[in-house]
Amino acid sequence: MPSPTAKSEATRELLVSTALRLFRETGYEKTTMRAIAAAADVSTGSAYYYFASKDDLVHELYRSLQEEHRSLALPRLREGQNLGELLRIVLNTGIGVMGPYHDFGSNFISIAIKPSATTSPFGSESAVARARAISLFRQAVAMSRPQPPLAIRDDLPELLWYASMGITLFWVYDSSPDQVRTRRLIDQAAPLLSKLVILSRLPVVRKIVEDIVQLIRGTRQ
Amino acid sequence: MPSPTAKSEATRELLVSTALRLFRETGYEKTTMRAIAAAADVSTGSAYYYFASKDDLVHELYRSLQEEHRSLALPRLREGQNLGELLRIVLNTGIGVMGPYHDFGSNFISIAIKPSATTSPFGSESAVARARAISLFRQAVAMSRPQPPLAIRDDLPELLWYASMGITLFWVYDSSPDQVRTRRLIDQAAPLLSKLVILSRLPVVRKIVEDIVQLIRGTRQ
DNA sequence: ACTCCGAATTGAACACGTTCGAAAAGGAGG
DNA sequence: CCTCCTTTTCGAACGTGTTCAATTCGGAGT
Repeated sequence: MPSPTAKSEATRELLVSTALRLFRETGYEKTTMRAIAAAADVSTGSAYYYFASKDDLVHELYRSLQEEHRSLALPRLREGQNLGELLRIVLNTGIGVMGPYHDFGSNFISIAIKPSATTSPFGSESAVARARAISLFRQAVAMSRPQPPLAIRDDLPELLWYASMGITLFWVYDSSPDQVRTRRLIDQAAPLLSKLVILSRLPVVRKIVEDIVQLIRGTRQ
Repeated sequence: MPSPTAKSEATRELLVSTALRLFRETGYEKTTMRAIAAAADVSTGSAYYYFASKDDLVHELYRSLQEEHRSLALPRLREGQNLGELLRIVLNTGIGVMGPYHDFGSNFISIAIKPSATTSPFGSESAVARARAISLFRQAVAMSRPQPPLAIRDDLPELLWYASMGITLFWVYDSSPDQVRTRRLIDQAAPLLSKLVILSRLPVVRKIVEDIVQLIRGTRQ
């Protein structure tokens, strides 16, 4: 897309919406690039004019899910709730949004985790998207009463995001109906995480927590 | 492989060793099934007679690495060392073994994480391999002095394995020369984990740790 | 109206993973 | 040596993601 302007933007969006629909309806593997192009009434070559790869379209799904997660979760957060409750809401909303795509969650994760492309939530390329995801947790932390200890307040959102990645991984492997086991996990883990945060005030614990925070910061280069 | 016996076992092994060599030398994507078959002087069809898929050969690599890790790490463990030191050895040995394959670590992880096939370290299919990996940590825990608190001793190896998965993930994304940043991470994280274990003795902490252990046990169905 | 140039589109072609029907190899029993 | 069966091997063929040279489209400048 050399020029930023064009009404062929419509074609692009059509391709995205078509792809996401097919992903939802027929899964990842059955949704071939040819099928997407055909359903959008363009040639396969055209699809590749807008998207470098099939993974690129998955990346589009990733961003779309993230936006939906954000816009659904934010209004549900009430100022003054405790951190555990807020976490529960954020995490449950998250897996709710991903629900329709659970069938190919494996492929999703598998692609998302590749450090190669822009797709990876860890790679530097998608730092923006990641920061946006973390900011949702930052919002939850900011709203929570009582406030988490100052010592970790700044780093807590990122830590919580890591935790949410772990839960997402669990969700991917969760074959229970409607992923009910993941919901149970969230209901247990959310207050637990909250308790851990409170615990970090203890003098003995505090030192170690500071070490951990240092460690995490170190990993950011 | 309907019959367990045959000297065509040799063909199978030849294919494995050829595949691993090509993986090491030319990376994952450039190592095509045709190339493996050709290098082993068989047809592509024959390769598929022994291995259901290319991922299946990656699984073979996974098992091979695990065995090498085990046989290198075990002799390095000295009875009576503290847990932090033992962890450091196990983890560093692990990334040492994986080192030659770092270039396609991304593909490796990406494939390994798929819940579909036998490849996934989380899936039920590779429960055996996973148990074997965890047993290495169990060994380290058993050798460590002082002994970890009884309350968590049984679950600790699995927890440590999870931690090692996280470190492996970091390693995959580590583009520093010789993955030196991962080594630094391990040198810091190992004693930290050890301290966390000690901390779990504290009465206040203990309760939460028990909750966490319950949580983990719950995830095992 | 005409020219021109980049944006957009096309469908054929390529390499790859994988499948498959058929052929070869091997060996046990007569 | 022949027969019959299983194991093993083969290479052509299929469907897929992706690339590319060629073509069409659309609008800016004259």
